[in-house]
Amino acid sequence: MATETVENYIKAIYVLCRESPSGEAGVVRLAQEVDVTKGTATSMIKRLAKLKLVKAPRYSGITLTATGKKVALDVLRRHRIIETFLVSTLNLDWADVHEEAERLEHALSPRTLDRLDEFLGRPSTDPHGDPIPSASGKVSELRGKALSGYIKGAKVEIVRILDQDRAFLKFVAQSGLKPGVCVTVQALSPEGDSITLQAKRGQSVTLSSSAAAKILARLQ
Amino acid sequence: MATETVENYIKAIYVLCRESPSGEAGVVRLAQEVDVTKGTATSMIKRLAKLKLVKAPRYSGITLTATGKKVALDVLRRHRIIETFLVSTLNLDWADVHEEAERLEHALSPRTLDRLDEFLGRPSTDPHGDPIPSASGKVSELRGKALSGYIKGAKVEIVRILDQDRAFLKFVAQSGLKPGVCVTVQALSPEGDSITLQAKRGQSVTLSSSAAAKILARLQ
DNA sequence: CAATAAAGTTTGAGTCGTCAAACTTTTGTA
DNA sequence: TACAAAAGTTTGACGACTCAAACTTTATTG
Repeated sequence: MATETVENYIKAIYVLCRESPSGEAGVVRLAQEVDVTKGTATSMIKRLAKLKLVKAPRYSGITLTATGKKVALDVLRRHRIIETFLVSTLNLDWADVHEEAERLEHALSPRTLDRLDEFLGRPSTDPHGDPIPSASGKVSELRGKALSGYIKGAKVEIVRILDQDRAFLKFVAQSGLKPGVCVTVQALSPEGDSITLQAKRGQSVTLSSSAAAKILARLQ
Repeated sequence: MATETVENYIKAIYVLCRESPSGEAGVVRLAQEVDVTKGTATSMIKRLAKLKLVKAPRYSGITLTATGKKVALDVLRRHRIIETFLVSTLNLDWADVHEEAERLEHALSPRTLDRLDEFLGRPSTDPHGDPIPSASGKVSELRGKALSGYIKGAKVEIVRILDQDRAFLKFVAQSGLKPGVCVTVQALSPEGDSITLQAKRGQSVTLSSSAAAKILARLQ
């Protein structure tokens, strides 16, 4: 069984691979993500390679093996189910639950996880719109494209926020852009590098396009 | 902040002190409880003493300091609230929740614990009848005396089971002797070293007196 | 009360996860 | 293309926690 630290590295590698165009993770970014020095990250990668969880040719990119991917999806499943519980049952703040789930995800037995999942009604996404992998290790990462990619006048539903940063999440919530909310693209300003949205209630919000790139939506 | 391992030692010392007549814990029993060798326990005790969590004169008994007691009650509070949640909300088996809570108790922030406590309706005891310390660190250990101490004909209510052993708990549950249940002492056999109880439903159960000593009850 | 069993301690070593700092390889660009 | 900056690796060391085995002190009891 993978230790807690190992699980954290694997999860971070999974996430980094997803967001990198090459599909590979780098040591420096990984070190940043798990909050250690790059030397530490390198030596851990060696251990992970020995455990057959990652492939990491010297001086080259890191990728997960099939086993590694399984571990990652398992951790992610636990993480997201816990986040859902914390928000929907215990009414904890949307923006605060990430760190909490980060600790709890390593302490839950498969049986308890399943009971929790059942209690929650087998949700398919967590409060941020991130899909919850199935117990057998499947995820549907699709659904939605970045808000910044829609044209003026488009009526869309927010489906996912691609960032766990507390400040960003607070801002998103404040602007009323949680998953499930419907908005209309009111204006696109390439010069201003921004996008303006109109919510049903009439109030409008302007986002930088880098922020809009982290919010996924789909046509209604 | 105390590490997970430290918390486990402190909790074990607290429990051992409670059940020992002298009010002190011994190294061998402690080692057994946290599942390490006695040498390891000794060196950990030294660390705990340096942290001012225990008093441990050489070749003598271990006791908790005021700070140590606070830590113990805090861990115990977390543990028992989690057990309550696992049983009453997730419907996990009474006998299985101890190990699970053992892991979860170290991963819960104060805020989340409080929300969980609120969600559960601020229970005063866990499913085994063990009292839940208050957030400020108070416990009422009293209520009830051992079943083996009652006389024939006494009508009593089971209030607490003093053992976390799975097999024993399974047996207790099977016999219908969970906290809250009312029974009548039907017979006491000093020769057979046993006690026979009659539940409301008419069925009767016979317990060894060592088993009966681990079940607390109070007069109705 | 002396012998021995039980309880407690010490020592030397190992694993896991970490750091700082020196070092090597790759990459981007002047 | 040469060379600095960035990315990656290695080294030596440390703290937390553990073990096995030798050792010392305390308790028991014939």
